[in-house]
Amino acid sequence: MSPTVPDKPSLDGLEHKWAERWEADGTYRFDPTATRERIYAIDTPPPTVSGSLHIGHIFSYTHTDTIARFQRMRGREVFYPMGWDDNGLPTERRVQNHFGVRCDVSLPYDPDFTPPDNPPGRGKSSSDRAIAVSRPNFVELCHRLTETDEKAFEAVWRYLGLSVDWSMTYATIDERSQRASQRGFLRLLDKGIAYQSEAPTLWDVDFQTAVAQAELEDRNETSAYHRLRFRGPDGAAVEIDTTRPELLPACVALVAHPDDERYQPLFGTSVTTPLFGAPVPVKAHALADPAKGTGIAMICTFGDVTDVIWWRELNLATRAVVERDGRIRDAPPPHDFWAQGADDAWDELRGKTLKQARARTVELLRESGDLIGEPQAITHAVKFYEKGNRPLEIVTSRQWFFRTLDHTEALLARGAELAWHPPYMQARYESWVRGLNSDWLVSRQRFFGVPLPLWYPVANNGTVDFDHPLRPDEARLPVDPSTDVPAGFEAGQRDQPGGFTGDPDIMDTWATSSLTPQIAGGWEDDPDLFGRVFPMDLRPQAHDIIRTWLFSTVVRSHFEHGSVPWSHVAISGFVLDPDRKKMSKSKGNVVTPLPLLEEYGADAVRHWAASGRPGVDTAVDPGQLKVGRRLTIKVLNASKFVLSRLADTPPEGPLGPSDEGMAGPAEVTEPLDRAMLARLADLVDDATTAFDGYDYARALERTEAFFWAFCDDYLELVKSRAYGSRGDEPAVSADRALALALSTILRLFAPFLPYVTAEVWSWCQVGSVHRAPWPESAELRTAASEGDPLVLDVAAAVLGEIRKAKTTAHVSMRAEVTTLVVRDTAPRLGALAGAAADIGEAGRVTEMVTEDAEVFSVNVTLAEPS
RNA sequence: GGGCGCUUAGCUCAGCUGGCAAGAGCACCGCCCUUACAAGGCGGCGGUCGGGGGUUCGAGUCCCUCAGCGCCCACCA
Repeated sequence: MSPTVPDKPSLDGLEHKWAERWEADGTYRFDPTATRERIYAIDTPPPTVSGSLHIGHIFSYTHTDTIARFQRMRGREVFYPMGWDDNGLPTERRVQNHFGVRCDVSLPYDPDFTPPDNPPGRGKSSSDRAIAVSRPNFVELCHRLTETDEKAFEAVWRYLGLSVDWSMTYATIDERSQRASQRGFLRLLDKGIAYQSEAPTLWDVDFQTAVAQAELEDRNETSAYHRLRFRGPDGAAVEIDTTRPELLPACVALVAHPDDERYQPLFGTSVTTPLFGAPVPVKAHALADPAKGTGIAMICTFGDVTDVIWWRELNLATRAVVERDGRIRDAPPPHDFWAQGADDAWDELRGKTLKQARARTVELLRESGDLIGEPQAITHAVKFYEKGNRPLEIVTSRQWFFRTLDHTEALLARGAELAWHPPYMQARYESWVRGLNSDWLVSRQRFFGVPLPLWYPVANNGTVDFDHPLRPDEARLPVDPSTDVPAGFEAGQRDQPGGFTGDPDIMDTWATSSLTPQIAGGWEDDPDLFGRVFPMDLRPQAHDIIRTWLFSTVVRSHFEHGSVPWSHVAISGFVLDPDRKKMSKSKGNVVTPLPLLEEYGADAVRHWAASGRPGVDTAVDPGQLKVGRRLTIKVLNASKFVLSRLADTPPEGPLGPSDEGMAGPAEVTEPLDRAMLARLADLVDDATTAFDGYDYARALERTEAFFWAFCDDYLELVKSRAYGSRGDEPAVSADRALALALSTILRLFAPFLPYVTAEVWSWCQVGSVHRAPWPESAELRTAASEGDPLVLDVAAAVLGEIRKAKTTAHVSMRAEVTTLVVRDTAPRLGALAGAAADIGEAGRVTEMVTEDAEVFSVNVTLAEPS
C-alpha cells in the first residue's frame, strides 16, 4: 500500500472521527471464545454516578487504558468492561432532592407511579412534604436519574479514548448486580460467615444508620476535659476527667490500670456518681492509661469504642441514654439506685441534644460542687462517618456482619499473593487488615441499595423471630423483601402474627462493589464467560479505597472462590490542583475534564495523565498539557515527512517490521541507519519491560525521549540522503530505516496517543494500529545487522556542535561550514566515519578533518557571509 | 504511638541492579523563514542531588542518623 498523506495534517476532529470508527469496527470488542491464557481481564472501577466526572477519573482511567492497549497489542484478548456505581447514599440523596420523594419500605410497589413535575418536596433533603414511595419505586427513580449521568460519563470516556468494550456495562444497582450481591450474601450465610448480632455499633445520628469501621474518619475536634468528683466508699473524693459529662447517667464503672498504686485500694469497691448517686464498681484494666487525666476513667454505655471494650471484657451493666436521633432518651436507664434529686437531674436532660445536655450537665455539676475547677479545653481526634456532620455515637442495634476478624491471617496471605504496583502499597493493605477491630458490618438502615434477601417469622404473639430468618432460593433472586413474599406465605400475612416480616435493611454499598469481578464476569449467570475471566488479571484503583473496595473484594473472593480476585493491583495516585493542593468541592478548586479535552485534545490529556507515575500524586499542569499537544503535532508532522518520502519511492510490500516485505536482506546498509535501528531496538526492550512491570510512565518517557532525538538528529542527518543526494542505494537504506522506525514508534505511542497514532497508521497501513502487534526488538536488530549505536551518538554530538557554532554566529542553519575539525578518541572517530557524509550534508560542511584526541572537541569554521 | 512515601536546576519531575565530566520539559535569555513542523526549530543560562556520618577505588544511587513535607494505620477517658 502506497501511503496517502494529507497536505496539511491536523488534529481537529480526530477524536470524533476515530471514536466512531472504533465503535463501527468493533476495534475493542471482547472475543468471549478466546482461551483463558490469551485473555487479559480488567476489573474496571465503576465510577460513582453523581454529577460529573472528575479530573482524577481521567488520570487513573488513562493509566489503566494504556495497560489495556499494551496488552491488546501483545496479543491478549482484553476483557475491559465498564460499570457504573449508582448504588448507595449519594444517589439516594440526589433522588430524594430531585424527585421530592422519600423511601418507605412499608409501602407496596405501585407500578403506575410517576413523579409529579413540580413535587412539593423537591430540593429539600428531608422534607415532610416529600412523597412516600415504595423501595421498588424508589429504585426505579434512581435508575431514571442515573441513566442520564451514565450517558454523559460514557461520552467523556469515549472522548478520552478508553478502549472499553461498551457492549459490556453494568450498574451496581442493576438486576444482575443485585442478584450477585444477594447470592453472595446467602452463600456466606450458609458458610456461617454472615451472622447477625445485637451489639453496640457506631451510629450516625443524622443518617440514622450503623456505620462500618471502613467508613470512619478521624477529625480533630475541640473539646474539654471536665474534672468530676465521685465519692469513694469512705466518702472520700475520687476525681475523674471526662470529655463526655452528659453521659454521666450512663456511667457503669470506673477503671484504672491494675498497676496503678493510687487506685489499687479502690479496686473491687464501689463509688457513687455525682448528681445521680448511682453506685458503680471500680475495675482494673490494662487499657487504662495512668498518665491520662487523673489516671482513672469513667466508663459509660457508650462514650467511645474503648468503653465498648471495657463493657464487654469487664461484664458491666448497660445503661444506654442516647437515642438513635442523637438525643438523650426520654425514659431513664435502670435507676433503682438513684439518689434523691437524680430524677430531677434526669428531667433536665431528657430529650435534649447531646450538646445541650452537656451544657446543662456542666451547670448542674457546678451547682452541686462536683465539677472541680473549670473545663480544660483540648483538641482531640473524634470518629466521624466519612460522609457525616456530627460525631458518631454508639448505640445498640441488630446488625448483619461478615466475619473477618477470625480470618485476618488468611486475608494477609491473600494480599501477599497479589502483585502490587507500586509494591509499597501492600503495606497499606496490611496495616488495615492488622488493624481490624470488628467484623465487616454489612447492614445499613437506608433505602437505596441491595436489600438483605431475608424475611423473619412473626410469632403468634407478634414478636419477630430474628433467629430463624427465611431465605429465598437462589433461583428467585433478586428479591425485595419489602414487596416479595417468602415461600409458604401469603402477601396478606406480612407483619401479622403468625406471618412474616421483611428485613427492612439494605446492604452496605461495598457488599455489592466487592463483587465487581463476579458481576462483570457473569458469575453463575454465564459460567462459560466466568471461567475465562476469573480470577482477573488486573484491579486498577486509587489508594484511598484500599481498605474498602480492594479489601472487601479480596474478602469476598477468598470466601466464595478460595482465591484472590485478580493477580495484579495497580494503584494510582490522586490529582492535585495546579498549586499541589488536594482538590475538593468545598475549596472550589476541582478541575473538570471536558474543557481540558477540548482545549488540548484527548491525546494531550492522556499524555499528561500517563506521565504521572504509578501511585504518585500528580498536579494538573497546563505546561505538561501543552507538551502533550506539541508531541501529538510533532508525531503528525514527522510522520508526514517520513511517509511523503516513501510515497515518492514506494517500498516493496507493506510497511512494518512484522511484514514479510520489510525484512529484505541487507537493505538497510548505511551505518547511521543501522545505529538508529539498534537504538530503537533498545527502546523497544526498555518500553516492553516497563509495561510488563505496569510502569506505563516509564515506557512513555523513554519513547518520547527517543522520538524527539529521532526528529532532531536522525531525521536531520538523513534528510538529504533520503532525497537521493547520494544515489539510490543510500536512499533506499534511509527509506527502509524510516519506515521501520515510524511503524515502531507509532506502535510504541499507540497506548498513550490513540488518536494521532490511529490517524497516521491509517495513512499507510491496513487495519488498526490498536490491533497491530507490539514491536519486537529482535526484528529491529535483524534489520540493524550489528549496527553500532555509537555512530548515531557521535554524529548527533557533532551536528550539535555545528548548530551551536551557527547559532553563536547568528547565522542561518543553512550557512556553509568551510572546515570542520573533529577531535575525539579513535573508536568514536571510527564510528563518525560511518556518518561523515550525512553530517556533511546536514551541516553543509565543505571539508571535514578528524584528529585523535583524549577529549571530544569540534572546531567549526564558517564561510564569510557573502 | 506504629508504618509508608517524598526531599535532584525558579517550577514539575527522570535518573531502575553504585561508574555522571549531574539529565529532561516548562520558565527565562538569545538566534534562525532550514523544501515535516514558525500555535515551529536551534542554542544558552541555571544544581555543592534536604543536613550529618559511614561503606567503597568510586555514592544522587547502598547503610545509619537527623530534619521538613505528605499519606496510611491505631482501643485518642
